[in-house]
Parts: sequence; C-alpha cells; structure tokens
Amino acid sequence: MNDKSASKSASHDLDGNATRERILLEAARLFRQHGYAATTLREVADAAGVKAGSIYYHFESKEQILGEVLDKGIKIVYETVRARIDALPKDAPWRDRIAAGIEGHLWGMLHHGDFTSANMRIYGQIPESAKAKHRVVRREYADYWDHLLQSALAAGELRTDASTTIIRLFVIGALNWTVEWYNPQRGSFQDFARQISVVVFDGILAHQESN
Amino acid sequence: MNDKSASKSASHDLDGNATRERILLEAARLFRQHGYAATTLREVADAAGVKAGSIYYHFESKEQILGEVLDKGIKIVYETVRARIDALPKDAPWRDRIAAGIEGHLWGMLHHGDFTSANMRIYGQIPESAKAKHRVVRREYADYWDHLLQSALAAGELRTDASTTIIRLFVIGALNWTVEWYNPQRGSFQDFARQISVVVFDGILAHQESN
DNA sequence: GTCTATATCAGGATAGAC
DNA sequence: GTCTATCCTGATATAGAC
Repeated sequence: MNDKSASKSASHDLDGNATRERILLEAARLFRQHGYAATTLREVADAAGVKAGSIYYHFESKEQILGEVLDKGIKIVYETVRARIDALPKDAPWRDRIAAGIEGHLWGMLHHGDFTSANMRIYGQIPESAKAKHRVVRREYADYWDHLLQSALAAGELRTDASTTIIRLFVIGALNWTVEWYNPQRGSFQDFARQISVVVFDGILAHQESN
Repeated sequence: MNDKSASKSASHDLDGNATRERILLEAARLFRQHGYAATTLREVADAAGVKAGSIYYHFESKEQILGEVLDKGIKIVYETVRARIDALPKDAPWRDRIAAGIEGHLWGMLHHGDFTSANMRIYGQIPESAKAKHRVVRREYADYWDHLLQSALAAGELRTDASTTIIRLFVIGALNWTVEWYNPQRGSFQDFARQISVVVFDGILAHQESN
C-alpha cells in the first residue's frame, strides 16, 4: 500500500508480504492450469517475478504453498456466502436464504477463479497429508449448507423425495463446475446467476403455468 | 479369452492385447488418482504387472496413453446415452428422451469411473496438443445434447427463461461431478438416478401440489 | 529479502538381450 | 512381447554470497 521505502538497493524488494501474496496467486493460477505436480517452483517464481530460491524465504515447501492455496479457495467462497445470508432479514424464508447462498457461492467463486478452480481440480490428486489438513475447512462449509437445507426441509420448503445430502452434493457440485465453463461474454453475472437459480429451484422443464 | 498357449516361457505373455488393455485401465486409475504429470510410467507398469520398458511395445509415448484414456472416457458415456435413447419409441416425448439420457450418462459414467473421472480431472491440465486431438470427441457429445435440448425447447417442453447452452453446461457438469461423490452404499443406482432426475427436471423446492 | 550456485534424485524414453 | 540397463533432462531443496 505504501511505496515510500527510502534507501534500498534495486535488487532488494520493498514489501516482502506483497511478494508472498504474488507467489500464492501465481501458484494458484499454475496449479489450476497444469496441476500440482506438473507445476514447478521455477515457473511460480518466474510468474511472481522472483528467482526460484527466493520462494524458500516465504514458504517452507511446495506443499505448504499448496495448503494455503487450497484453504483460500474454500474460505473466499464461504465468507461471501455467509455475508450475503447474514445480510438478510432475520425472518427471511429459507428459499431466499438459499438463493443468497447460491448467488454468493457463484460470485465468490467466479471472482477468485484461480483459487477455486485450482481447489476443485487438484484436490483429488494431492498427497493424503495435504488432503487431511485441508479437510477441516471443507467439512465446515459442507456443514453450513447441510444446516441451511435441513432447515428449509423442516419448514416444508424443500422437496422430500430426494435426500438433503444428495441435494447438497449435487447442487454444490453443479455450482462449482460452472467455474470451468462460465464465460462473462455471454452476459452479465447477474443474469447468469438468475438463470442458474431458476434451474436449481424449479428445474429445466417448462411449467404448465408459473405463478 | 483362450489360455491354451502351448510352449512359451514363463516370462512371456499369452495375450499382448490383454496387456495393452490392462495398461490403459491402470493408467486411467492412476491419472484419476494422482494426475497426469504425477503418474509415472513405472507406476503404470507396476500396476499392470509389466516392466516400464514394455509399455513402449504397446504405446509410442505417455501422451498416446493419455489420448486413449481421454477418448474412452467420453465414448463410453456417449454410447450408453445413445443406446438408451435409441431404444425408446419413435414418438417418445422429449422429456422421456432426456430422462433416458440422464440415466444413461450416469450409468456409463459410474460404471467406468476411472476413465470418466480421469477425463474430468485432468482435461484442464494437459498439454494443448493432447487437448486439441481430444476436442473432436467432446464436441460431438456436446452437440448431441444440444440437439436434444433444442428439440425439447421447440416442442415447448423446456423452460424458456434460461439458455439451452447454459442448461446443457450446467446439467452435464452437475451429472459429471457425481462421479466424484457417488457412493453406492447410500442406496441403489436406480434410486440415485431417480433422485437426480427429479431434481434436474423439477428443482429442489417443494411443489404446492404435484400432479 | 533476494540472488547464484549446486547436491541429489527421479522420470521419459531407448537399445539390445532373451 | 517382455526384460534389464542406461542416457539425459529437469525438479526440489539447500548453502552461502550480497
């Protein structure tokens, strides 16, 4: 944020923390694009504008970078979702809460695509040690949605002929995958989110007459 | 199929083609589990019960194995879908055709999970040369669904306030992702497919009264 | 805090025996 | 058709100068 460092030689950096964030961002982008194993720290370093050796000043290992990228992917989305739902009136119907959740999930995800897509793509492929550490964050977010859906079910707003677990897995999976094909050139984000929401809520079929 | 080879030394195999298929299957499994780059040909060879050098008798390169695994992932699903839909009466409503397509897609995918999941997981991460060759097969399958949905739309059976392209991408993506979390212990495949279908057709909300 | 080395190890691919 | 042995390249991580 402040660039007024006084007397440092040109080969030294001004803000070490900015470098760290840049490394994380470029790592996420490259993990997404080429996978975890295929991404070399040399590439990450190049993209972040440092030399490979310098990465080890900020991180202990490649796996530590992985862990931070994964956590960030979920947390960004989770926080957006919670913020939107908390902003609703206390007595808002569950349908409105779920709608806010869907919109928040899509928004958080599509605005930090490298972190969220990297998470989706590589989670299935990383060493068990990395998965285990990351699992806590994942579980929390899943529980949040489970609670939301079960409350809607108890209030009679959700269909009863499909299990809430399957609904959660199916819907969140479907939302997540949009990051792989969403194209902002097809229309505004708002219109995109609206189309996704109506399909999730009411399905793909034409209705005899909608009220 | 026939095991009556007469006089071959123990270190030689009986059926070269079976070895080739085994290599493909194990490659798919390992690509799915660890990614393309992280999977070594030594691992594939071990899993297939041969030595690393032997792979090069059956395949020219690692990338050729990749190509065959990817194509197989789509083709298995495509063929199942087409077979189910072709088996319907000629005048079947589009809703029934789409239902058969959904069930066929799920069935083909979940019964060849290593090929289909490997495809989903690694397609975004492989070299452009491999993507380009595989794109033809992908495009064909997408076109097939586009045609299905556009016919349903023309017949007034599909909702009109969401684009068919978005519906296709969203629904196929959602179906695909089930391979990442489907658990046969939660119930029969038939019941699973039914739950997915009602959600796709009619959404997650409770209906005032269903007819 | 970043650099230039470099130690160490592992993977794709090939050659040639059997 | 499968094996053993090896070439060659490139990756993580470390050491120590600046």
